[in-house]
Amino acid sequence: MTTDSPLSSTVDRSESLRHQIYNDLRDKLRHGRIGPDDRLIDVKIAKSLGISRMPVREALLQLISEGHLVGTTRGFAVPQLTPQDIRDIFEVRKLLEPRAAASAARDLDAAGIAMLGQALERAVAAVEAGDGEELVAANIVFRRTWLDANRNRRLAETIARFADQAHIVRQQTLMEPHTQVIVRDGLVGLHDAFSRRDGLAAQDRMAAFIGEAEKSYFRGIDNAAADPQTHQEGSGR
Amino acid sequence: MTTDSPLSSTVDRSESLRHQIYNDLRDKLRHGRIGPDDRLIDVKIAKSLGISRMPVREALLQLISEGHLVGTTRGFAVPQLTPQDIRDIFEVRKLLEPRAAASAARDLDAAGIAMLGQALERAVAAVEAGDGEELVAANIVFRRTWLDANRNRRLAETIARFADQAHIVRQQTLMEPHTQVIVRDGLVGLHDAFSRRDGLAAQDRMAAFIGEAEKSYFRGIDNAAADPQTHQEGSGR
DNA sequence: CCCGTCAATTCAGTATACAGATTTCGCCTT
DNA sequence: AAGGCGAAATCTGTATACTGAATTGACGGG
Repeated sequence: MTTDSPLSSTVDRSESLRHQIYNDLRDKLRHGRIGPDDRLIDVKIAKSLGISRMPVREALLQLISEGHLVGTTRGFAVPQLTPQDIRDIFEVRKLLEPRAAASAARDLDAAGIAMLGQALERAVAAVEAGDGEELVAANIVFRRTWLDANRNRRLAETIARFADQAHIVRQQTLMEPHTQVIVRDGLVGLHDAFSRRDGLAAQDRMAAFIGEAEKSYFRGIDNAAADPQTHQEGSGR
Repeated sequence: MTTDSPLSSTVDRSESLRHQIYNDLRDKLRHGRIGPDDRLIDVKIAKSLGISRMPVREALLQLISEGHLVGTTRGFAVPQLTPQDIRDIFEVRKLLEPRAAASAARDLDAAGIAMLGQALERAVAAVEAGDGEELVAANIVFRRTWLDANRNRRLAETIARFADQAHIVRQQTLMEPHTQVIVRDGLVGLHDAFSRRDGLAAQDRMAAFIGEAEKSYFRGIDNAAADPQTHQEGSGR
């Protein structure tokens, strides 16, 4: 109120402050604009928005309870996931997403399929241009679209939660051309299955897609371990 | 501090107040000691514990974000789940729990299996006595035990979340002798699979168990609809 | 130059206070 | 007595203040 917020473009659409801040932070996390080295301090965020600590604190606590942040004695931060954490997350995703994809294939309407097509085009162009950030953005739109087609909101939200967590650590790998091609091909296959309303194909391809994502992540890890100096690349905002 | 808490036996084990209250409420919800007609008012709970609103409020907000409560304009309450909600919850459970059961069968240690045996005995005795509350309690211990054997904490916690939500609405059905027998037989089968460390059997039986639970719930619903006067039975404390 | 100690700082957790919205309940009208 | 109007009560959301614990950094001894 006193200053225009540096945290977001415009935070002001008649919802509780807590929700606005939650959504804002959630979005920043999704797009990798907050890295593991950043420290989120409720007082600072509040001051930068010209509001009090409490709504910010409550939003941060919710993000913690959802696994998107961890609370330290010195500020809130993005968790440093271990390889085991990643494996655990992928295990859950492998159980949920194929099924949800099959549901989506059945329930997607024309508008949804059109949006999938647009997201796919963006992704293809991004890979062409080697633009990792754009690929991430297109990926997010694509996923959100087929998830939104699911009538089972609990299932969709649970998937979104875990997918976002995995996504954060994959940002790095999505910069590599090899991985980008794999992602593109996966999206092409999924889009094909969705647009044909082929639930079985969607299920199988989603399972394969997730498997590939996991594999490419751990390949990236190994490379980084064998070749440590390539492992820099800003984690911060 | 000023008064001994009516909320719990002893809330005082060197953790943040927010966690203590969260755990306390979570437990009450699990055991059905808070029904859909109760209104949870942060100010009142805080006063009864001799503390301030904020820790209580934060615990309630977390329970909302996990789906265990809903916020109204007049206090927090247990959600009234529709049949579709229940189907959605069971859909997720059917995807996750068989796999987790297989993991547990592999990883359970002797102590865990012993605890499963005890819980099973309690359940059998409860069914014998027609003691619904005791069956609920034994059920909770049984589930918690095999879930705790899972190394994938995210998977275990997600399951616990959904299972608890389903459990709340099933409290009613667990009073019926017919359902009690089904539950008992299911637990016997699961215990057998776990104690033999037979992952495949655990997986299959868990799938069957959940299917039975869903079926018996909807059978109960139909009966209640056809026969409304039997549908009373305290929901609140 | 390194290590330990102690003070200043920083931040989460908790407490208390205030504001706005909604509901409840009593009173008045008809 | 039924219905509507309005004041009081109630409860969430937000703001501000306080406290204690943990970290940082400076100072002094080895």
